[in-house]
Amino acid sequence: MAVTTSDFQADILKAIAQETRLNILELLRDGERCVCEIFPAIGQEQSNVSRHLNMMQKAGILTRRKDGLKIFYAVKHAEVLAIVDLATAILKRETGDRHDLLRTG
Amino acid sequence: MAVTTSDFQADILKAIAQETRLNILELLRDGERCVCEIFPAIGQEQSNVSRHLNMMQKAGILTRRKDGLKIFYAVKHAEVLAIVDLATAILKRETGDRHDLLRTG
DNA sequence: ATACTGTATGCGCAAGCAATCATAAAGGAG
DNA sequence: CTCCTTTATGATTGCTTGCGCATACAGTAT
Repeated sequence: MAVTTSDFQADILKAIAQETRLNILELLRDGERCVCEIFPAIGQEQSNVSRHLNMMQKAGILTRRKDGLKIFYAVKHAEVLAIVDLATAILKRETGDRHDLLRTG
Repeated sequence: MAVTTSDFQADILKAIAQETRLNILELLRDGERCVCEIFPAIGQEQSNVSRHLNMMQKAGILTRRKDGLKIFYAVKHAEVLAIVDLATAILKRETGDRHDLLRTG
C-alpha cells in the first residue's frame, strides 16, 4: 500500500485528536510536567497516561527529559497548541451556529 | 460519563485526522466538489467517500449543497485548512529533525 | 411507466484504539 | 542489600473505525 504525505499528517493529527491527550496537552501548555503530576491532575490511571505520553513522544509532538526517577514531558512544537486553539475556535463558531439547527433540522 | 470541552475538540480533530479525509480536504481547498468528482480523484469507493463526507459534515467542518442529482461539499471553516497546514509544518520540521535519529537511535 | 445517474446506507469483517489490572524495570534512599 | 517511588509494558476486554460489496433512495430524462 502506497504511503502518502497525508498518511504522516494523519499520524500527527491523530496524536492530538483524543480527549485524554488533549487534557494532557492543556496541562503542558504551562510547561513541562512529569507523569506523576499529570495523571492525578486529569484523573486517569498512571499506566494510561504513560502510554499516551509515550505515544505523543513517538509521534514527534512531545519531548522527553529524564531527571532522576521522574521523566518530564513537554510540547515540542508550538504548532500543536495552535492546532488545539483552532479546533476550539471552530467549536465555538459551530456551537454558536447550532442555535438554528433547532429550527432548520 | 462526564462530557468535557476536550471531548468536542477531539470530535473536530478526529474529523480531520484521517488519510482519506485529508485527501478530500486537499481537493476541497480549491472549492466545492461533488462526490462524483471526489471519489475518482482520490481513488476510493464512492460509498466510502460518501461516508467520509457525511461524517465531516455532521462534525460541522463541511457544508452540503444540493444541485439536482449532485451534492456539493465544501470546507466550512478556514481553520480546518489552517490545521492541515500546521500539521504539515510540524511534519516538515520533524522529518528534518529525524536525520539524527539514524545516529541517535 | 422504465432507464439511468448520483448519493446514501445496511451488513459484515478486519484492524485499531483506549482503558484497566497486574507486573516489570529503573533509579533513589536507608 | 531492601524498600520505596516513578515510569513503562504485557495481557485482556470492549468499543470504534475504515473499507468493500450490495442495495436502497433520490432526481433526471425519455
